[in-house]
Amino acid sequence: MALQHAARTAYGKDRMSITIRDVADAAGVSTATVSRALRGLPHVDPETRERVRQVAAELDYVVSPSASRLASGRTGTVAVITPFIDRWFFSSVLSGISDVLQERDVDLLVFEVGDPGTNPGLPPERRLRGRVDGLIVVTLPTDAMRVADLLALGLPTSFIGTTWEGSNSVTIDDVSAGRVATQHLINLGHRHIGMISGRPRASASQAHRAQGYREAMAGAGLTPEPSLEAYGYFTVQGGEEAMTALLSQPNPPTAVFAMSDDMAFGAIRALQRHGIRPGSDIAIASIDGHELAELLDVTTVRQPVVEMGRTAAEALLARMMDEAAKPEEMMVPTTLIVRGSSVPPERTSTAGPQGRPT
Amino acid sequence: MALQHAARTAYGKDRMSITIRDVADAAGVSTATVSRALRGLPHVDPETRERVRQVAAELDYVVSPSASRLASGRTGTVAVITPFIDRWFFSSVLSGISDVLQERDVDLLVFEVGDPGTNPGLPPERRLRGRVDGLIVVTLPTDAMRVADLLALGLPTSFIGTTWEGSNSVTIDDVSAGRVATQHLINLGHRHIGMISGRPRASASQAHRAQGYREAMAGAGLTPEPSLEAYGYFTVQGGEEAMTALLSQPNPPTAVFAMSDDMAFGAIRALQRHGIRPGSDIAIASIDGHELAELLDVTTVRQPVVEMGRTAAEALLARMMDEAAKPEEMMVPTTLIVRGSSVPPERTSTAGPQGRPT
DNA sequence: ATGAAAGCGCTAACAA
DNA sequence: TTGTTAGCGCTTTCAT
Repeated sequence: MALQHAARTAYGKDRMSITIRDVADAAGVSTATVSRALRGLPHVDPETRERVRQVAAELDYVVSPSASRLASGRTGTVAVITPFIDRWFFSSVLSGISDVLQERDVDLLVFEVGDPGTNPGLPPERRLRGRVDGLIVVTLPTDAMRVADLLALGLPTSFIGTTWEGSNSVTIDDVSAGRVATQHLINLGHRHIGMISGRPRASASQAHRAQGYREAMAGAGLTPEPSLEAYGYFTVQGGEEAMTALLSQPNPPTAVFAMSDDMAFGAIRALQRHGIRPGSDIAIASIDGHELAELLDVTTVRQPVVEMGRTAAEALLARMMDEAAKPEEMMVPTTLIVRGSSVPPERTSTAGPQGRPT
Repeated sequence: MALQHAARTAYGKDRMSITIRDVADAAGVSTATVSRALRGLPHVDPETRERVRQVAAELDYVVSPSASRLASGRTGTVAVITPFIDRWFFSSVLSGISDVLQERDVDLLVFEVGDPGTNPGLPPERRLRGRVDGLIVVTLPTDAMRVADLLALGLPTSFIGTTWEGSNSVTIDDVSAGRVATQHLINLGHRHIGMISGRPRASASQAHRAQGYREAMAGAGLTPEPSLEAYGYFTVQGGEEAMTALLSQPNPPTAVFAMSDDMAFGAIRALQRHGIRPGSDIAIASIDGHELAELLDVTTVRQPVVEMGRTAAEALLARMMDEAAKPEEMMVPTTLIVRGSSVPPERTSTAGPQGRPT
């Protein structure tokens, strides 16, 4: 029954594929009608539409994306700009995004741009022109210039982890997250509380978490000591080094707030290496909700990461469909999850066991 | 100096962008010459080429991908088909792939297809036609049918984690990995060794790891006991449940080979919950080289995952450039990394401490 | 070495 | 409701 018009050889670029012409001919209509019918546009006789669909299915026709894109000016694809793809936070966000994009049949293009410091191949901005209809930017720390370039593309954009005036964004309340984690340590009875933060020139999100820490401290009448703050660069190793530094202080903290789970993991390793028991000797609380935080028994303020990806993607699609849609700044809730890494102080407060290796 | 031909308004689809025509006019040549010059094709006067380049740069011209694709039939993009994005192995592989693709200015399209069991939206095969010039398939466990569909697209393809006759592939020697991990436990003096494998209907890779386990056992004159094998589904939780099951055996193992680090992590948690010390009470060795394996002190056979992604991408690109390039089956080396989770048996062998919670 | 011209396969007015 | 007709912006013979 199927009248195969074009030959389909197995390999090579010269494989002739079925075009809208073939479908039009086989269905006895014009290509315009096929186009309308298949895309579900109005003003098509239901019968005609059905017939076209049948024929298209029989011929196993698939629209040529390049042709469709060229003619329509739409690409049906969204780019995600992310510093990393192989770290928990980012891969989780990506997964959430991928989820909703795939549901809606939108292509997902990934651009991994590395740490804000690093300079990757081309600035993505030139690589994006004409390729995508929308952008999702994942926590590009205060690299304002580059962000401005991206926005100059004039595409609908969603931010994750940062807010941006006039664009969609999905964030957690970082101030609150920092405050909650710190307050939890305070409530446990700790008064000598250190902090492992990210990097010197911080992102807004990092600054907010620090602010939350200070607010909680101030609220308890405590003064954060600069000597009890260290940078962990959001990595396990960085966290370990930061904790090691804190332990070498004359008067080490009895508790530490780490801005990310990875850094908390590193901190815990440092403790173990010093023969200090996490929790009972020195308490740790962090932010993230990393899958392995449960395993490592780390108290953390969980952020719904996959969900954040989903939400950002949905908001973006809404904006892409309807240019008039107002950009939203969405703040999603976090949850404190208390585990074994945070318990009341045991020792005679301040001076924990020091340098007792293994 | 720059003679801006087309207006560039900030937003909207009606933004007129600079086309090859503009560049041609400004440079006083034909569009064909511009095309050749910019793409580095031969038969262009060096002077002309330089002038065209200048003009293009001044005008900030960027080729329209859709137009170029339609005219040339090439898309300059590669799709990665992966069951997951947000798990260590997969996100690491993706990162490696992204790396080399970005270097070569090739777009990366990601398709997350979920567990082999699950059925995602559209079969990717129809969604891929005309969109990409090459495919990277990441460990799609024996879902042979679907793979056949993909290959029917007639595109150069690289496999990661699986071999496929006639295609590029990057794998580790799974038999060897399983054997090495098991042999290590044997060398430690263990004789009662269990195994946590993936799932019932296994992938080739899983089968090979199991084979390695059996080979090592046989080589030591040991008989693998079916009651000491459990499925962990490659997840932390699955690993925990599997270990729990093993512990409830009348005669639990003194050592366990887990096919993935995640499952080993779960197994360790199970041990902890039972008040059993990993390493000294029951030894664990696994395969992967997960970043956190160091933290958790897990002995593992490391596979160079990011590198595997890079290699697969490079092989694919080579094949895309030169159709004649022979498909290669690349096997990359693994490394046993011994850590605290595997030490010689302590107790009077077989019966470890049981059910002593916390 | 360069240019002219014919598409690539589709979409989007505009007619009918 | 459907068809006709221009393109979309490039690449690629084929001439020159």
